[in-house]
Amino acid sequence: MGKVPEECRVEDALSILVGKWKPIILLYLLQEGTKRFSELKRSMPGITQKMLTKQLRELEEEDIVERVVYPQVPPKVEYSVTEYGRSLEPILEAMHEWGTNHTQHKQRKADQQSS
Amino acid sequence: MGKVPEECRVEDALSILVGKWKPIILLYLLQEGTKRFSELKRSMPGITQKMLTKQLRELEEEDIVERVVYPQVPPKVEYSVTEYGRSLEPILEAMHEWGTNHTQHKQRKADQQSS
DNA sequence: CTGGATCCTTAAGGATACTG
DNA sequence: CAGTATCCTTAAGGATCCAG
Repeated sequence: MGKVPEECRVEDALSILVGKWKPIILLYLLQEGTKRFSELKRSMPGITQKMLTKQLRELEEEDIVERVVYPQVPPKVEYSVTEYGRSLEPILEAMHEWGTNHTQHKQRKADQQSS
Repeated sequence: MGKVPEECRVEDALSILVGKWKPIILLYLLQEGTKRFSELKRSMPGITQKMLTKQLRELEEEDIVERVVYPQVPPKVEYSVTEYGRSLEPILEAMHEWGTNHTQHKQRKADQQSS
């Protein structure tokens, strides 16, 4: 009869992961460590500079990734996951695992339909 | 140097949780068990019938919630989390916990700025 | 090399009215 | 009671061009 829990903080975590490229960026940086902007871009076929910049800025805003600018010409900027940001890793892994299983689950379901 | 992992399934999990009301609906149903449409609606101030229907349909589509229609007048429809859907619970809880902590993290950060 | 500025398209979300 | 149908607004994402 009661209302939904007011203290639901799931969306706080969700909002940080949501963004077409954020999980990919995070997993990549977690795996590879520190990367330059151009390396990130090259590693993600399909992403535009604008989007990469935007997603990185948002992650930086939340203290998940760190941005280090080397004042030189041409510019050099490196990105890495912060110590704090690493606390997201278990969640990302859990979601990856769940997602993998879910793909199979849907496949099985689809197979049943056609039999 | 390599590309980003092609086998990233994080978004599969993400896409199921994304939706303004989905986490709330899921947590509520996980907590309360089976609920009628009207009970869900009443428990979520701010949601419209259209949105509630839509979010529930999408969750049903992914086999996360079950919809049972009682053929009577007036209509009665009950929703509950499927056995399979419960596999999302650990992830939701982890996100809730992380989100709670993140709120504090941001608060601390904001306090530092103003000092 | 990094990334800002502009313009455009699409999809999510919401307000409201209607129905078996 | 439990929806559908319609119309509208906004934000995310993307293409493209410019700049220190």
